[in-house]
Amino acid sequence: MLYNQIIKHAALPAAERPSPMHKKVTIYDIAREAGVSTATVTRVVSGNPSVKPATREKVQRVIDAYAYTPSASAQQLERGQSKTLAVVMPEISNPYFNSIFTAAYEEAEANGYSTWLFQIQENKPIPRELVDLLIGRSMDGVIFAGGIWSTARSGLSEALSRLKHHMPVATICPPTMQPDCICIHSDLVSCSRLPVRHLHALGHRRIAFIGGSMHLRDNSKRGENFLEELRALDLPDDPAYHVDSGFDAESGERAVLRMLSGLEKKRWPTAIIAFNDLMALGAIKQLKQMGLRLPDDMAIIGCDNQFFCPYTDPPLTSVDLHPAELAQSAVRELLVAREGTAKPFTMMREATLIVRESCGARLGYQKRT
Amino acid sequence: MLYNQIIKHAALPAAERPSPMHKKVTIYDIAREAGVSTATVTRVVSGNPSVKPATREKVQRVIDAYAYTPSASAQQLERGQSKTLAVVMPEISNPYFNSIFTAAYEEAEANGYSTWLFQIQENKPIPRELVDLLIGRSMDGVIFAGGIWSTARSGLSEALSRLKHHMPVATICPPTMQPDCICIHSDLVSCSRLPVRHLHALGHRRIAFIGGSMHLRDNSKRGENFLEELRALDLPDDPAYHVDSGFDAESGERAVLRMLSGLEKKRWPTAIIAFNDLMALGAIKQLKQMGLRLPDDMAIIGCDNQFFCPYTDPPLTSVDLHPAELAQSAVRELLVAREGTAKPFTMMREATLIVRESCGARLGYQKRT
DNA sequence: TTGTACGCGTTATCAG
DNA sequence: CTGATAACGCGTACAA
Repeated sequence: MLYNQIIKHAALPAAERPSPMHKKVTIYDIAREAGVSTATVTRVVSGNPSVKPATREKVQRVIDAYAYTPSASAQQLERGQSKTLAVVMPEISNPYFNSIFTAAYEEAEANGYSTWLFQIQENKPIPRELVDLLIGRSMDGVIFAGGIWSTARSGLSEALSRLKHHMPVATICPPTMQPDCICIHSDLVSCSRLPVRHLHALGHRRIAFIGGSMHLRDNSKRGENFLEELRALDLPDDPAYHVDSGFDAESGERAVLRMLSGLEKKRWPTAIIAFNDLMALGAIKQLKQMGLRLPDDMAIIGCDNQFFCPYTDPPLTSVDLHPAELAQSAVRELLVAREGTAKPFTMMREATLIVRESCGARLGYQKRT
Repeated sequence: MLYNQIIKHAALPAAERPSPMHKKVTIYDIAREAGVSTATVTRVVSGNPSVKPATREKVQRVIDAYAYTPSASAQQLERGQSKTLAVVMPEISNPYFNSIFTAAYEEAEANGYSTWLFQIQENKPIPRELVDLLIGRSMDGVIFAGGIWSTARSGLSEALSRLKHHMPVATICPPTMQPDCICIHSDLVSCSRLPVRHLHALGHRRIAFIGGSMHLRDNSKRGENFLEELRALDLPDDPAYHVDSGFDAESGERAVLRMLSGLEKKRWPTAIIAFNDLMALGAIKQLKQMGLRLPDDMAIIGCDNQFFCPYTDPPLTSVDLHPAELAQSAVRELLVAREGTAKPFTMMREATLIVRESCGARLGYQKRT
């Protein structure tokens, strides 16, 4: 167990034990101590100009002396808003979602709002307790990111509509139905088209796609778009070139192994598009292990343009979905929606292909057809 | 600009515009509608057994019909606690801090607490507004992670002591002074010792250290420990083998370039210890670019045991600081401290070396001395 | 320029 | 078993 390996010991002599939790100092304490009314204290705190300078100074002195901080709970109760935005998403440890959160946090902060993160499980219904929490803590807006529109999320529209009675809602995820909330997402068509066209232009004809999971709607959508793109270019859409699996590096390894070991060598694809960079990472490892040279024997493209892409060997070409921009827009729209009628709308951002060496493009490489 | 590349359009006909924000439904509404007192509603909500089943059911029906959710602000005001823990750290995008946060989040959730993340700048004073926020929102405890004890953090003890009047405080960071709060950290000695001894055992004699920054105290501490370890082993502690720099992959590239280009080839180290895995990532790239073979011409060890370590080429040996365990302990101790006198103490966790191929150990490689 | 008094939504105490 | 009612800490009319 953990504690076996930990050295733990008291750090202070008993005499220096920390002070007991103070009773909270309230606006009444300040008022009494400064010999004014609570209203005046409020005026001083909020910078109301109609306070005699002498009084102001006197009160301020007491405030400082007592290190008085107004209770946010009481303020919220009074004002009915919390100056806080909620961000709901799976796994903050996933770099894609991390970018979204970080950007939302920064944009909110720049506007004087706090951001509160709630993590939920992908592909499960929105927990009722979460909705209660968001409403109960009077969030001023909420952003859902990730597979929010997944068919597996039963009771989704109930949850959303309940939420919408209390705060503006934004989703960062391609909507399945006509959404009646702010709805921001990247263009999944360009996300598939870009890498396929790039590979095609480089001379590749047998292109495979690994990753994602049919259970999550916008993931399978990615797969569909990929197939459509192949057909549009008259390329073979062999089902053997489309391997479903998870989202992490290990899934990438397994997917490659499964796909290639099931195919005679002459039918092997010459290029692989991975659902995300993590999978590409695993794929690269597996491919090398199988003795393939990259990009000569196999080209590979990832997705998310993560920080490690320039550091794989070879550096990984990747699709950038611009998660930070999506999040920034979401926060802005939420803030606008707060004042005035919320107008539901959809916003779509094109993807961008970041070309590095994993397809040989930089090397002037051209696959012979 | 962003909006140029975005397609934005209204999604719904005017008639289906979302319902206006409802006036909040309160406990009074429920009481009135159910023909009982607010006290009874509270009893039903909190599951108080002393309610006649018939009454309970009647009230519950109204609650469901109105989708009533108690206001957390009001509850907090009444109870004086928020069932929320704050986590204060730099950059959630840094995987090390990410692990800490994620583990804290999970442990808190398992105990019925919410977790609220606040990001602050490394090496800057704790903002007064942050302290106000934590106190104002009546957090039930706070965890500081990262270079919290850095000398550059002016006003630190004032901030901490003010905080300690209101809630238990835990830090995940080696303390510089006698701390009077819960204080949990990894053992920076083992963190330096492990990789140095490992390399020494493999026959390496010229070992270099890259990364960190003298401005951040526990970073420079890492450097010092490294030097001490070298001396203990009678290895050369050439200052040229100790390059200060940043924390990211690019810094790793630069550090390697700077160090090696300043040294005649025969004085080159045979192994490099990087401040963290990110730097190791950059170092690997730079080393390869300079034509070195890894691990034959240069061994390398990182720190943090990040997810990508198994996927570098060669797989990266790394020191695991067990951030998740630290965070878990911090949350537990905080929760204990809440009920009863907070007893300040220090807890230290040994580091662990995760051996992969980047030093050749797995290959039975032994450097000739 | 300042003070009084009420409401915000809950819970808890105390009677009944 | 149930109902008044008093806090909780603050902001804000309304008065003075």
